[in-house]
Order: sequence, then structure tokens, then C-alpha cells
Amino acid sequence: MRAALDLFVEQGYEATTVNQIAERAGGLTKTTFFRYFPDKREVLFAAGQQIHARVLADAIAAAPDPATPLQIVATALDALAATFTDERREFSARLRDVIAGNGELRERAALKRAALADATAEALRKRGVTDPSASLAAELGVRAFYCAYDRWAEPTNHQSLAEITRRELDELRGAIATLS
Amino acid sequence: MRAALDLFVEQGYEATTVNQIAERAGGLTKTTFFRYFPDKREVLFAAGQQIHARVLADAIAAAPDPATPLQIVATALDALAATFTDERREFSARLRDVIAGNGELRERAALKRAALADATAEALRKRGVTDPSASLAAELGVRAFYCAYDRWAEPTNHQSLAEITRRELDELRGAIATLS
DNA sequence: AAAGTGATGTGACTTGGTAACGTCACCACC
DNA sequence: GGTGGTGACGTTACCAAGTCACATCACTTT
Repeated sequence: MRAALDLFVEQGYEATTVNQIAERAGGLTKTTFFRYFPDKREVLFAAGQQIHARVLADAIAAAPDPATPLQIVATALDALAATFTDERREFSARLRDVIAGNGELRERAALKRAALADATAEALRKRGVTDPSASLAAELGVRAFYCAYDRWAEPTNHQSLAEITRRELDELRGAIATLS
Repeated sequence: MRAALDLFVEQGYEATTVNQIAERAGGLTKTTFFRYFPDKREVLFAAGQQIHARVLADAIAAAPDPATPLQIVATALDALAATFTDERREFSARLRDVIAGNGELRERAALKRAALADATAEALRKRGVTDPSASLAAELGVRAFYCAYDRWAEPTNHQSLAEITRRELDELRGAIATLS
């Protein structure tokens, strides 16, 4: 994944061939690449996304018992944000820029985001939150996290991802009241 | 698009080649197909999605003036749902099944859904709704519409899409109160 | 020593997708 | 009634993503 990201930054995503990625990742070949990643886009997502879903699901399962859906989601987001240490900031920024610069990658990102929201909603349902509320709370949480992630990756920003996420979720909570 | 959908139903999406689609659509060739659609997936989406965004945006711009964001979204969804006449039901069901049966197509659908929500939020912003609320109201509306669309496509269902959408949006509105 | 196992390479193949160039019909205008 | 433009389409060739069958090589197990 590091080899791929480096090449994408240097030459762009489309201009980089799978053979080049495999070659830079220790003199390997296309075939080996596809043994580890189902397609070219996935090399940028495989590292994180299933793990993120597990972190959220575990935290939701372990959240204290008498809590509103948004409180559960807030503690889960805390756990997820804590896995993004400050050393990963610059890496995350490059990843975000590469994804933003290519349609195929944005498409994959949209799918991953939806999958993360689905997994979160499922974890909430397992805790007894009924379905319109579960999906909604999950969607709000994932939205807050992605907004926070974008701002965290900005080099001018020097707060922790957990802080930004909490603030973002609070802002969404406030916006809910203005809707109807 | 009709030729493509028929073939996808008959043989599956992956087993159908672009040349076959072009051939069935009046003895054409691959080249001509790609003059009309940027890629193979898009043949199932190009017909609707930009039009839906325009319908929503126009309806939002024309909504009565003193209204809450969710009221504006509700009238826009009415306008959108009205474009789905009952004759399109069976067609929509087949389309939905084909999309649900293939990963690439689900991915594209996720992108289209996000794009529709973005366009809706943008239209709300043009009406002066500020940003966390605009994105949120748009997301809620699009979610309600997609849920309604799925239920409307079921052959056992005999209500209009507009009715189902209104009910779905009301349900979401109610779920909001249970979140925090 | 034989047999199995896992990671990798090789070569051939299909198909999505792009580009350059050619053809044909139609339409307008002198 | 030529002349030239325009738009839709085909042909050919090409590249890269992705798949598959088969081979290799190291390392381990028995």
C-alpha cells in the first residue's frame, strides 16, 4: 500500500500501472498484487476499512448500558479516532488527496463509507436500537467522523482527531433541532 | 439502456459484454456504445440520475418561502416521486434487482446516491439554509426516498411512490427525536 | 528422502476503455 | 446541381485491468 500511494502521488492514479506498484513493492509482479487485493483501487482501502468497522462495532457492543443511540455512537467514535495517532496525519492527508483526485477512487470511498455506516447500524441493532433510529444514528456518526477526518488532515490543524470528531458530532446534534 | 437491462437480466451483468449490448441495441458496435456512455455501469444510471437531481433542485428553488428545511425537502420529494408513474414499477424492480446483484453496480449506485444528496444540499444552500442543516436535511430526504423506492418496487406493494415516500420521511422525522 | 505447503512467477487470455482514421448520409447554401 | 460541413457510425489497433492454469522454489513435515 505504501508503494502504491507513493506512486499515485508521483504520477497520478491512472498513470500508475499495477505492475509498477508490484515492482516497487519488492520486485513483485501483477499476479501477486491481485492475490492480495481484489482490484487496483482496493489497495488504498483494504488496510483501514474493515478494521474501522470492527473498532466501531466492538466499542458499540462495550458501551455503558443506559445510553441514548447518539451517546453510544459518540463513545464508539472516540475509540475509532483514538486509533489515528498524530504521526499518521501527513500520511492520511496524502491518501485523502489522491482519493479526491480520481473518480474511481471517490466511488470506492463512497461505497466504503456506506459499508461503514451499515456496519455501525448493525452493531446498534444488536444492542437493541430499533431500525430507523439505528441507521440514522450510524449515518450521523459516520458523517461526523468523515467531516472531522477531512479537517484533521489539513496541515494547518493541530487538534486531535478525537477532539474534532466530538465537536463535529455536537454540531450535527445541534443542527438536527433546526430541521423541522 | 433497455437492451442492456434485458441482457443483464438474462445472463447477468458480468457475463454480458459491451459488444453484445451494442449489437442488440440495433446492430451497433462497442465504439458507439462508449460514445453515449462513459463506461459499462453507467448505462443503467445515465437515464435517471441527473434528471432526478434537476427535479429536486427545481422543486427546492420553487418551494414556498417560509418553510423549514424538512418541509422544503418534503415538497421536493413529492415532485420527484410524481415522475415515477405506475407503469415504471416493474421496470424499476428489474433494475433494482440487477444492481443489487453486482458489486460494481452497487458501488456506482452508492456514488449516485451521494451525488444526489450533494445536489440536494446545494439547492438548499441556495435557498439560504446553512450548511450542517442543509446537508443533513438532504441526507434525510434522499434516505427516505431510497427506502421508499425499494418498497415501491416490491410487486406486493400497490401504493404510489409519493405516498410511501411521505410515510418514510415522517418515520425518519419521528426517529430523530429518539436519538439523544 | 519423500511428500506436502505456501508464496511467487510465467504466459496466455478476455474484456473494458481509448484513440485515430475512414465512411456514409444528410443538409444547407451558393 | 455541385460543394462543403456535420453528425453518427464503423474499423483497426492499442493499453491496462483482471483471471486462470501451470510451473517453480523454499521450507517444513513425516
